[in-house]
Amino acid sequence: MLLAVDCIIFGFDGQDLKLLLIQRGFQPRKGEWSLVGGFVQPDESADAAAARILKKLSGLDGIYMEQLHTFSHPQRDTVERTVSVAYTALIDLQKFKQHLHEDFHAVWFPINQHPELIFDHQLMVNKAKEQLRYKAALHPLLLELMPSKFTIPQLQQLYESVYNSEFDKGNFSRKILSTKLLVKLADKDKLNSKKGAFYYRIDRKRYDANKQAFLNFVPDPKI
Amino acid sequence: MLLAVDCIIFGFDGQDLKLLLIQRGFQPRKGEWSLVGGFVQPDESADAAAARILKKLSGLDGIYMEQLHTFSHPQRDTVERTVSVAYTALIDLQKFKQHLHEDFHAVWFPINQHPELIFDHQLMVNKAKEQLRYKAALHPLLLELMPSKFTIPQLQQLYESVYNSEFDKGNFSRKILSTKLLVKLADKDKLNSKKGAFYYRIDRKRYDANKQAFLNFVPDPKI
DNA sequence: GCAAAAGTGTTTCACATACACCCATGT
DNA sequence: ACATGGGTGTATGTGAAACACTTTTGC
Repeated sequence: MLLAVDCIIFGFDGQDLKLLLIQRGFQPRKGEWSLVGGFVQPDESADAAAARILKKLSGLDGIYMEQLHTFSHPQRDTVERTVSVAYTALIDLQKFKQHLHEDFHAVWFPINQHPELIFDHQLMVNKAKEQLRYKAALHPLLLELMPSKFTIPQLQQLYESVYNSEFDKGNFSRKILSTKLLVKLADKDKLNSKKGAFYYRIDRKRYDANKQAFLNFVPDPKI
Repeated sequence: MLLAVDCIIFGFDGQDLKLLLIQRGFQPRKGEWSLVGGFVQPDESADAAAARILKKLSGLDGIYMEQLHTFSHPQRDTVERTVSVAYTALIDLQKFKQHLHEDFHAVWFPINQHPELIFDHQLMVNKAKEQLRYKAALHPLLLELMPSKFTIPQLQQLYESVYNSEFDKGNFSRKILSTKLLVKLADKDKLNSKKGAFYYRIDRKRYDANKQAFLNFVPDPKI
């Protein structure tokens, strides 16, 4: 039996939530699209394999990554029985873009508009999206997707694209700021409005201390 | 490489939260304590293997079970490399007790007072407890542990033993009842008090429809 | 009658929502 | 000046928490 990892890698470019896919350069199913993945080596854990693969792809360390679920249907891989441990990764797309390892033929797709995937990878993506929505409603997780400097309206756009709905800007801003997880910077982003919106950065210390605390980020849908 | 499943089985006897462990009847480490587990067969998924093992042990179908996490450290099993997919199961201890399959040498231990476990099973238990606390704060999950007839104070005892703290009985009762997940029965339990507490049962229809809704079961600790 | 646990009532407070309004600035 | 998006102020309502109180029953 083979053990593999597959990574559902989410990125945000300031507009839309994206998903990183690779076009397989090898058989079987060469040319088709799949998640970034690879086999777990005899001397490493699945966690280590996922970290290794992400590092090779991006050149970056310290990317947010979390085990999602293990997929083990006996016929999930058509060639040989392979169990796959799926991981979700969240990364700031700007940083990533510059370093994408070319060997992978990796492409960012809008989250709701990507090619068909091989094996059970679509199941994995669905589960990852579901879990992202779940977690982001309770934890300040989506900050992991933001660049080092960002505005509150940009962050709101990310939330709105994750939840496919619109939030009140005033309430959103207050809620985010009430966590005290952000530090206001002196300068403004003037690209998206005339008035300009202040930049913020994550207060890493507070963020690391509070990220697993329950915080209510998403408004209740009034039915 | 071998693929195994291990089950963290929680039970509630009306007083304390318990954990089911087995004394190994085979080498290696015969006589030591471990979680209930087994190997995944070539023609089954990990989910199916966990369900099969639990069924064999208990004789029961339809027990609540959920994949917890996959443990894959290369040296986690001292004999041969074995990756284990861990599952959490919640079951009504009264039902279970009667049917425990004797081959397993299974014993219920109080959750905070059990023997040392082999391999990384203690890690699994810790993670399962953590996840149980997390989920039960948001979902009516702990109802899975209750017998077919139970009182609100009994349920409160379960919550209190999961969270190691005491809740206000009035607020607890209102909160649970506000979910509309319980149906009041005509008779009372008079063993635990003179006045007696009404029995309730789960409204299965509503429960199945609402179990993944966000509900706030656990009072915020005021620091 | 009294003790003990079940269950109800009530006050208080925090906070989410909705939405009106003001602010800063590029054109 | 005015349109545009950023940001603040504020009224309203809901619901959690705290805790006093009533109810029921066995002894």
